[in-house]
Amino acid sequence: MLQIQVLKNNTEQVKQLLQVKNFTQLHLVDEVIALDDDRKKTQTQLDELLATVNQASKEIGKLMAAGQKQQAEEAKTQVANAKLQIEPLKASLTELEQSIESILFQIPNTPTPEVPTGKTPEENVEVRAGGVKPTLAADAVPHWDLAKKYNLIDFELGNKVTGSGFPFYIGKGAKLQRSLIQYFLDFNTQAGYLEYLPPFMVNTASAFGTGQLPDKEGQMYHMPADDFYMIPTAEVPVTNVYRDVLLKEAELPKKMTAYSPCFRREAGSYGKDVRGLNRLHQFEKVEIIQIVKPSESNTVLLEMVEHVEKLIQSLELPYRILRLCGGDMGFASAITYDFEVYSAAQQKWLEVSSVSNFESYQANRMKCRYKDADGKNHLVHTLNGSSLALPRIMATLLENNQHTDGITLPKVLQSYFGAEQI
RNA sequence: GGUGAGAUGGAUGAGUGGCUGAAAUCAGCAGUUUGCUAAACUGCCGUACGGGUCAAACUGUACCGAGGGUUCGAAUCCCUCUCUCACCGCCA
Repeated sequence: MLQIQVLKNNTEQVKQLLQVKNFTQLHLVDEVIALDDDRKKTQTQLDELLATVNQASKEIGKLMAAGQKQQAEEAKTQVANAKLQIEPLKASLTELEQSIESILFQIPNTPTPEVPTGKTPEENVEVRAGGVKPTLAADAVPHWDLAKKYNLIDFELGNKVTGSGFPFYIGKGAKLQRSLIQYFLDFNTQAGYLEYLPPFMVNTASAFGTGQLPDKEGQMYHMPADDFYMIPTAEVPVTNVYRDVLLKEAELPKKMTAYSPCFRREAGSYGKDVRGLNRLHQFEKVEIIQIVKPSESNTVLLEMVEHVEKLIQSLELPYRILRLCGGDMGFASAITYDFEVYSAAQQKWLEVSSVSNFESYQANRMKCRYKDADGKNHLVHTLNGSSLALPRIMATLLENNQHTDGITLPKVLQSYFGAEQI
């Protein structure tokens, strides 16, 4: 969530920026500022009363010790009177704090100045593109047909055992998946990211920390017996490693990478976009995450974009990088770059990575701070990105590299896969 | 699943009703000493929200796993919950 101080000090600027994100409930900003002023007044009053009670309690102790029982009793009635005022003040303070928090939860992160205005994905801005779109033979087929032809993935079997969107990868399909994970993790750790293999379920505190709750509750699988959520991305467990942590400046930046399956209910999405590997309820992904000083997050974002770009280039896939417009960005993000690869048989761009700077929005929720050289505490900035999401990479690799007699793998994968082609 | 023990500041760990926001030790920071390093010595060293200030100093309140309760007063007593550890059972 945004810091109330920022809302207060830059009210008009914040409102303007929020409009870039198509956030229209600007009255919430004024409301929360007014509530916070109330909160301060209430707290000052309450603190003063509590101070008199504390003072009186000490007096009573002394009076009792001195044997002056009657005066002690008088002081006690004074305390009792003060307490009558304290109770309602406490109640309204709690109420104010809750209202403030619930409003702050409803206000999305402000976009950075580079973020283009716009409402739909069509208004995203292409930053650059690379690679060459292959020319396929006339009989080229989409990946779901290739998956069947070479016995790589069985969608129907997944339907039977679990439900749609939970495919089985089999034989060379499973091995290719495993090779990709291994390659991605190696690529990331070589760039200085520390590998984590996180829990695949998280508790509610963690889901709040990274912002999945309360706004995206319906997107996650929930295990009511234990009140756990299946993770929709490794970002959730890995970023929460530093929830409620006060770091030393010298410890930053923290660079982490993690493989995990991702579980998404994808409620309300049907139709043509969900065919094959394009949209699944369970898929695999390797994520990169950084926790950095605020002054460095802009540079680090670009560094992460370049990192992902190199990874895609090494797979020899045609790609483009988009800077998302305000309307297409996530709630907690300040700026997001999407990576898409061109799936030649489907003749479609497929999103395979999304790299975002959350600035202090997640950090404020998670209370992740660092102590600077002067001993002052500041919120960190958090960033994350996919490096990479597996299914659409696999779909594109299969489609773009198909020949009549097989599917050639890019060089970097051959040693991992143990063969040059499928 | 059963039984028992526990949860205190960055860490270890004292503290059973007022003198405790919290001993001591370690770690950390600053300085003195020192040919360098090490050692020794001195000082500082929790967080949040307020007041105050240009900024400090200073100052109020809250916080000893979480939430309630008893009391003039709670880290300390009572209740509930969560988590951790140990042993047993089960098990990849």
